[in-house]
Amino acid sequence: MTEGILQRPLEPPENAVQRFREYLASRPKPLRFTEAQRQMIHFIFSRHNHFDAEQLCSELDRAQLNISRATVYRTLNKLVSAGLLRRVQLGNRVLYEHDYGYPQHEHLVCDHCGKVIEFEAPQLEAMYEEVCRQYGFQPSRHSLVVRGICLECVRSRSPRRRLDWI
Amino acid sequence: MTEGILQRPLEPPENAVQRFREYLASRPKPLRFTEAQRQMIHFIFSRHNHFDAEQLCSELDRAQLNISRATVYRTLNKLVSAGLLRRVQLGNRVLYEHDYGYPQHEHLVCDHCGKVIEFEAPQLEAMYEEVCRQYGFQPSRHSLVVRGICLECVRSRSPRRRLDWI
DNA sequence: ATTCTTGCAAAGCCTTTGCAACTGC
DNA sequence: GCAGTTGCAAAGGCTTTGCAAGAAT
Repeated sequence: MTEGILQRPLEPPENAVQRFREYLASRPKPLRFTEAQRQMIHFIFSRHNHFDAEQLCSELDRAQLNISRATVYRTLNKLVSAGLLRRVQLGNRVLYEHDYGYPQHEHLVCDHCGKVIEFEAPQLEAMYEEVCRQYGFQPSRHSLVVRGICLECVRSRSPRRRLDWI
Repeated sequence: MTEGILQRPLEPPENAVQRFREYLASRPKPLRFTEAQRQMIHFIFSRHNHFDAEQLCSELDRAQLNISRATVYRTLNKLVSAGLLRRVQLGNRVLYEHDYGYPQHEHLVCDHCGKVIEFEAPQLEAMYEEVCRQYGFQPSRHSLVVRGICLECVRSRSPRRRLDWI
């Protein structure tokens, strides 16, 4: 459903764990590293895909990792703050993707099947830089989402497929 | 809070009404045009700004137009289907903006005050066209959102300002 | 020991929906 | 008069939160 990988070597989960511990320790009031967090990071960083919170909950369940919904949500927020995950809004869905060790990229999103394709667009920043200068606007990040129909969905011409993914 | 206008003449509300009636009539099962809908269209198309559903509800209240929340939501959906409004996701907020008679444009969004600045980027489509071809992806629309801090917020350096707009 | 984290259930927020009364065509 | 629209309140998703019990430092 949601995939699409820029061909980069995966950061090993241990590196992500390490970085997360540094983040926790560096806080004004240091936070604690727990077993649930370690399991979540290992689970998330041993694959590279887009996922939403509910998906993650059920996959963790299936993997016999008993982590409550509340903890999943709380940990996801911390992972975003730590810079390990990025929260991306693709269509109407909020998805998470790797941030740590992963380059800036944009998204093609299929309105039929929800598939996500990543691509890099290095010229993009230059394109809006001028406008920002003009307005005295200090850009910090951007997101380009292109919606449409992916090859497979065009081919299988399935007009009765669920369109409410996005 | 949310503004930013590409300098174009405003379509008069009557045109929007007209177009909406055509949309309603053109449906397989024709829909009805009601007083509540007329009031909403006049209200929305006599200004050009970004707004969310809740904002619109309270402004309609303030204008003494008694339209229920349910009707506001239902009518907004129809206006989007009719191509009069566009639903845009800016940061974490879902906003509506004029679509009918308004050119494609991108957004700068201030993370401090929520201000929205519109700009045109005609080169953008060419930029992702090549990637789409590569993947056999048929693009239908796109959205480029640049987040950062606007001039006024940089100047007033108000680090205690609410950051949870977006 | 202290203080953060967890799990649960409850509450929040935004949006949709079922139903009876109403209204456009 | 039929069929779509409205208002109300209730229900739906998804996410956050209060609290008591448990765990990390």
